[in-house]
Amino acid sequence: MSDAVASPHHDAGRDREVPARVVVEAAISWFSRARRDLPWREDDASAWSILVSEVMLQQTPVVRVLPRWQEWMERWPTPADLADAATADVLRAWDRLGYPRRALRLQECARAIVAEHGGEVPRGEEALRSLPGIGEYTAAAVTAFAHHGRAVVVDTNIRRVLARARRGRALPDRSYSAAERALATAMLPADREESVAWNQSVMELGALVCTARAPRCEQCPLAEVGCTWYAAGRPAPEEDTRRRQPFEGTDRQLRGRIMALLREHGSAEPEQLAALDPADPARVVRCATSLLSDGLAVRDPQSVTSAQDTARTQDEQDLPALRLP
DNA sequence: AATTCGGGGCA
DNA sequence: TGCCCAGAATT
Repeated sequence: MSDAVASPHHDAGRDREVPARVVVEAAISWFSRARRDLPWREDDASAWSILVSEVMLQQTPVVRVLPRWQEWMERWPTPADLADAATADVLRAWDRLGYPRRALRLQECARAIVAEHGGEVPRGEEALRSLPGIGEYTAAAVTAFAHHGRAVVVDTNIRRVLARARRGRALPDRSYSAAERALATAMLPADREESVAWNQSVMELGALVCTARAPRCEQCPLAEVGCTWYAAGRPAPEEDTRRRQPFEGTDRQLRGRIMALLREHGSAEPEQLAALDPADPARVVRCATSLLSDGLAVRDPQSVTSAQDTARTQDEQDLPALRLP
């Protein structure tokens, strides 16, 4: 950087910062021709169907959500439909989207909407936030995309785009920070309709172009217009010493295997459960207990293996037979 | 602020 | 194999 003037009273970098308006307009223009046709973006998509898509999309890629969402909306098109469903059917329909507690909460959400909001998805982020499984992001997303309201939507895509375009960083902060929220708030257009378009556009930009790995800067509408990170030569991220949680051999994986058993057969005997990890029976007990605690499984009183069966090993006696709730 | 909570596909 | 994905709830 060769700044002509560098004084304590003159921040050259800030002076050359591209106005937010320019970035907003470039993103919206790009979106109008590059947007994906996703079913929950159709004009006739209900607020409930959009809410369902947002919950399914929490930590789950679009391509994997698509088929599940289609089936789900055909089967349970309204909150009342899902509220009346058997929870076991809900968990089976969730299939392998992951984090099955989301399915449980989505049904709780449907029941709350029926009980407290007359079966209609409520308006307002505060009311949405009070629903099970709806956090800061989803409340804002439903407000913007279902109700076409002005809301500060910040997901992993938007965090990354703003980090690069406006902060000159390769990656967002490790956890959603006050600085990121302030930046997103400052970027949000005052006009309601434009704010909706911006939210959609910047999110899509992060998903399709400004990706986490191998960003496609050559086709980015912000590159030449004023992306701080691009202008700085795309500096590499700072060394991340954080170690991500492994998956192989974790409770998460074993819980997933137990849920897969329950989805397929409806129930599981202690022997079946123990066989999932013969080397560590205590882990199986721990995971079965946590699934019971989460309400993802219940004890199966119809089990053919009763608790007083003396043929069972000690570990198996600590394991209840499980079935879907 | 840090952890826990699935699962699959791709570099 | 490591990393990432339209986060929420709990501590």
